[in-house]
Amino acid sequence: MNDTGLPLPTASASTVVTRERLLDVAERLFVRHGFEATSLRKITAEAGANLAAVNYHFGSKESLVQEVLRRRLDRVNRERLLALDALEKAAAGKPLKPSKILEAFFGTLLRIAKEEPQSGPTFLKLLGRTMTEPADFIRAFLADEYQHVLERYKSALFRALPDVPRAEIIWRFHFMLGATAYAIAGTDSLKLVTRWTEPESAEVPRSARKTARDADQLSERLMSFLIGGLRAPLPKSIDPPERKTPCR
Amino acid sequence: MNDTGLPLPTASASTVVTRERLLDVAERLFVRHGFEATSLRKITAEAGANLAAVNYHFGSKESLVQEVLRRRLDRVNRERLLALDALEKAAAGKPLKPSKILEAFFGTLLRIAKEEPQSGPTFLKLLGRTMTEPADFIRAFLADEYQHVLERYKSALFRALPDVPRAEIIWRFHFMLGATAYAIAGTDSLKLVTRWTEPESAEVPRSARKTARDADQLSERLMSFLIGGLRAPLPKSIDPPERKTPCR
DNA sequence: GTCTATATCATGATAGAC
DNA sequence: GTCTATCATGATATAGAC
Repeated sequence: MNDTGLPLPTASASTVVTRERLLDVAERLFVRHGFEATSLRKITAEAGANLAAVNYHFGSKESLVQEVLRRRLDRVNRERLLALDALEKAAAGKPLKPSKILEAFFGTLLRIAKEEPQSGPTFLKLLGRTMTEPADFIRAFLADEYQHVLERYKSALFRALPDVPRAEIIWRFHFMLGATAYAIAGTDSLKLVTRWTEPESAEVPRSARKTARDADQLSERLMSFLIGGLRAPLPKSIDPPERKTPCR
Repeated sequence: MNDTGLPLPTASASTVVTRERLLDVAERLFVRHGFEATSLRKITAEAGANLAAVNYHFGSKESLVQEVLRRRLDRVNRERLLALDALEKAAAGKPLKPSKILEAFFGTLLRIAKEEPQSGPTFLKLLGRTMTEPADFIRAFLADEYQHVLERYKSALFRALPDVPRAEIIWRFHFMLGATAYAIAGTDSLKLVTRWTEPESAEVPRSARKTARDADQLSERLMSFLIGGLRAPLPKSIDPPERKTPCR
């Protein structure tokens, strides 16, 4: 209750709109051209805002980048933790199936991306781009904010695969992150893939709801690949004492 | 033989040295901070050369980037083609083993990187960084120069896995490229990995020859993972008519 | 809260002396 | 081939009007 009777909500609503528009535009440009190559001029121009708007709303370009990331990643990682909680509760102390763990980690991501056909693909590309970004402040941000999620999943995998050397699990988790990030990242990578595809396979450009199907297929394809990689026979020369060859 | 008796070789040798030094320094900085974030000023300063040197020797920053890439990638892709030639010649018309194809593609890369303990790791990181770089001129450069190598390997995989849908093979090749690029790219990613590793696993920083062992282990670990992923069971919903489940 | 105008600086590139 | 000096441009950030 304010004593002026002025429509405060209207003013702040307009503010929110501008702020959100900046985030949306910035995200899209970051995905397309990278963080470094995207200037505040391009962002504010395309958002129909003033050049000073970013600094007013976020304080700096770095803060804008972090906000763009946080807006997406907070939810994903929150749900990742919830999914793991649910798995462990259901297992009641018994070790989890590795495929369930991967599903909770990577499946959660892909499911969230699929929910919004608009921003989903953009978000996936943003994440892929971010994971391969060299800028120090981005790497530090990711480590500070989301390290603990990786730690919990790492521990879960250790318990799920007790006779696989821990170093091996860590490496394979790393490989899986890479396959996911890269598969997801590239605008042009996808062009590359479709260019490879023979006409017989008829991979014509995306229609409205074809996108959702694409996401489904990507998810299934990726999960199959990841599980295959995680459970592959260990290399011969590694850790001879105990070896687990779950497959073949 | 020149009629002045002046030491021509010395002058041109000095040129070569400067040129090469610029390439070396640029490569290192590109790996560390990315292409965009690395200015000509930093490069020339660190190389002990004049600011104008890059433009004199290469014409532009873009050309410098391309030269840095070409210097490394030409050899890798030449040897990749030779390795595939040798495989196909030895097979005499019969389809190749998928693992042999992966070995020729990814193994060649890792072997070359291992040969030079000095520049090898840098080169690997450069490649990983490059594959995830958004800049258009870099993507175009890679496509123009090395697309045909991917095409040949793609075809080889098609023949090696005749009852796996081609689209599936292409996706999995893509996943494999991603796992490799990412595994290889990160300075800080590696810091992440070692931070994860428990003290028991005793992954202390690199000594002189520990690097070579690390490269060996990375190679074996990566190849195991890739083969596991390539040969994983196909996702249920994909292409029901013919399915190949090489493993399990 | 938003915009105009501007400050301050770093970038890639070039011209011309040596 | 290398240097100095300089250019035009575009970057982030800020001060102050409205």
